[in-house]
Amino acid sequence: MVKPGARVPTSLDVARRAGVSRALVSGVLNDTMSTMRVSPATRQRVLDAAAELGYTPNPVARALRRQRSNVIGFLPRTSRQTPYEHPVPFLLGIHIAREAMKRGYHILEASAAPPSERQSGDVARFLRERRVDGVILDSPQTAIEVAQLVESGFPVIQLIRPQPGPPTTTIVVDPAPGTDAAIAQLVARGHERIAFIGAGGDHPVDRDRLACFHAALARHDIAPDDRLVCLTPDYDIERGRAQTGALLALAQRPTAIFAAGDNLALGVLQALYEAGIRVPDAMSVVSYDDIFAGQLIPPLSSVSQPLEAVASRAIEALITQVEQPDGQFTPRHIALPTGFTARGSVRQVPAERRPT
Amino acid sequence: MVKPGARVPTSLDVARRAGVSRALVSGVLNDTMSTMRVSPATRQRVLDAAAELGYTPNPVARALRRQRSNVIGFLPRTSRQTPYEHPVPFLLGIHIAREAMKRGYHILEASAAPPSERQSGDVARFLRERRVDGVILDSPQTAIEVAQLVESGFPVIQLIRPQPGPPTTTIVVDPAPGTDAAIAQLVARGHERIAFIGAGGDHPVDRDRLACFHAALARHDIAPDDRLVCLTPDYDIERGRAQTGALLALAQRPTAIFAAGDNLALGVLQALYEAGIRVPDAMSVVSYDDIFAGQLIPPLSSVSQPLEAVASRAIEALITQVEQPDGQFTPRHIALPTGFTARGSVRQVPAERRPT
DNA sequence: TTGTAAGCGTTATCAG
DNA sequence: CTGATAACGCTTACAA
Repeated sequence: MVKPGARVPTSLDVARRAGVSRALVSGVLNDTMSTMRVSPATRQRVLDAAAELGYTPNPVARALRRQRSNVIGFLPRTSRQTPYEHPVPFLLGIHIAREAMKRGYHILEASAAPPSERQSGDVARFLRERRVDGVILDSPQTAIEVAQLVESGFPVIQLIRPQPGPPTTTIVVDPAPGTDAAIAQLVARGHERIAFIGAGGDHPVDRDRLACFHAALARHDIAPDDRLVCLTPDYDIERGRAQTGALLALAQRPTAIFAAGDNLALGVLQALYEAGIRVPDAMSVVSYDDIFAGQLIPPLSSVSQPLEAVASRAIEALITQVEQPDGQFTPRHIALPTGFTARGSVRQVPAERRPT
Repeated sequence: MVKPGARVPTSLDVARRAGVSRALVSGVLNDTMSTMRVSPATRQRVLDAAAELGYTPNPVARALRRQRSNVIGFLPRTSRQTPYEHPVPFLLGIHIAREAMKRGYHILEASAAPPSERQSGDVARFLRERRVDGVILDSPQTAIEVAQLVESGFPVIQLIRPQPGPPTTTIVVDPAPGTDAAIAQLVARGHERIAFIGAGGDHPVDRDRLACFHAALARHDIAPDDRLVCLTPDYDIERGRAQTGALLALAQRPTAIFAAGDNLALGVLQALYEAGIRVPDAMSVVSYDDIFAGQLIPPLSSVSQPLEAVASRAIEALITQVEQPDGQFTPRHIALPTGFTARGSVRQVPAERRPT
């Protein structure tokens, strides 16, 4: 407990109290005296003095001396203003902050920059001005912005939807395992007419979800049916509603809907509600993301993305690169598997509705 | 654009290029030369040199010299892990970060600390170790934690649900204006049996919402009816559902429900859906918070809290206090008014259902 | 095994 | 009006 107005102790205070020099204090506390070893007695005296004074090294002075701020820039996929529209990047940001903290780093979100500063190239300037040690990019929009950061000398990690050009470490999620499990459960319960609602963006990640869906179906000898595939421009609630409406208008309705995002799934549920179609009795639903799928009514079976693992690998990779003495590093490309959590939103297809 | 490996320019580089001393550079760039004025020509030369080199002062060195980190600690009401359960504190956090950034400060969220560090008193240590300049507390749980921070010498601001003891500036929201407007609209459309679902916590803020509700009714000569008042332990979806069930079981149902939080209102909507009661045709609903009320189906009329204003006043007050040369300051107590946004969730009471 | 000294980049003070 | 100088607190090479 520090008294009001009490000066916070410095390494000099500790040194004096322990009867040693400041250098010793630094060496003991960082446990990194390469060329010199300290006698156990002295060592203990320093430790005690530091504890008694409640000394902690001033991170600002340390940063200045080490030429490392211990701050990591993070550029989210979308502004933090829209947590409800884009829950995945939002949650990813939370995990990144936690993982960084665990390792003694802090996160500076570049999206917190005032809009006036958000033009292309300004992000690099913003981060350079603040002397961040490295940058994590979630699904950068263009290769140019990535290249700008790399050329500025920052260690850079790309997540989820990397740009292929710039030579950076990338961490992505493999949709296959979770999707396979989801389809396996659906098929095991008699579903064959399974609709897909997903985003049709040009990025491989979006196409991949559909490709995995088709691959999983193929594994069970189910032929793809284009009428059951709905591609939307984005993963939002409204698109989920609209596409579900289209599916319900079909002559032969699906018995299950696979929504490639929790928000889409929420829209699906709303549309089904309004049409008086009960879930899972009259329609099974599976979502992708598993952010709030478990809190919906009914709780949805969902393909889960390993966001925490993505965050932890990202931080780990970046710190390794930052703390590399020379600029040495080789880009790594890591893919982490999805999982699947079964809940109550998939039911056996009633016999009379099974296709002949 | 900085070349890879290029050293980032320092004030010495600028000084050399402009043919002046480092002190001049500092003085010109900070535009704060009290005792000395600079000739326009020299001034311009410095500015030009800085611009040409792309010089920006190193914030780390500046922080060390000024003994001010330009980092503000923020202790949210709830962990950022739960944006969906507690949207208000979450959004408040976003606004705080933006407002801080506008003024050249950064936010360090103490909740990002690993759980191992979250015991009482550890928050103060956490913030002291990082040398934050001041602390903003959203609805602190106990007076003790506030006192600990104040006694540690931090400038402290309390938001929303301040603890009355410690002498800090506080910023709260006055529920009256928005609640009055909401009730006025309900009454104008013929509602008299208006139910209230809210939290019954011991904090004045929670009691205040109910008090304002009753005061607003009284203004229209409507007597309070205890059977229509539901107090729950927390503002969550499930409570909203449950309480609505209880209201629907009443012999004489209300014609409108005032839910003292968006999450409660969401639960109300779910319960009404399941009971087959259409909104607004058979039941009017008004929420409090207006975070996602406008995105629900149907969009709800809602009492809005001025979160952005709270954030901006908080940052302003804190920075004023931080930048005060001597420890001088007088605690201020600011109350900001709620507003009301009318949407389509309130309808005229059908004649046959009006009480006689 | 320990102490000394230099320097990280900035800014404030104080002579010139 | 301008320029040298010291100090912020820490770390690290090097000397003792």
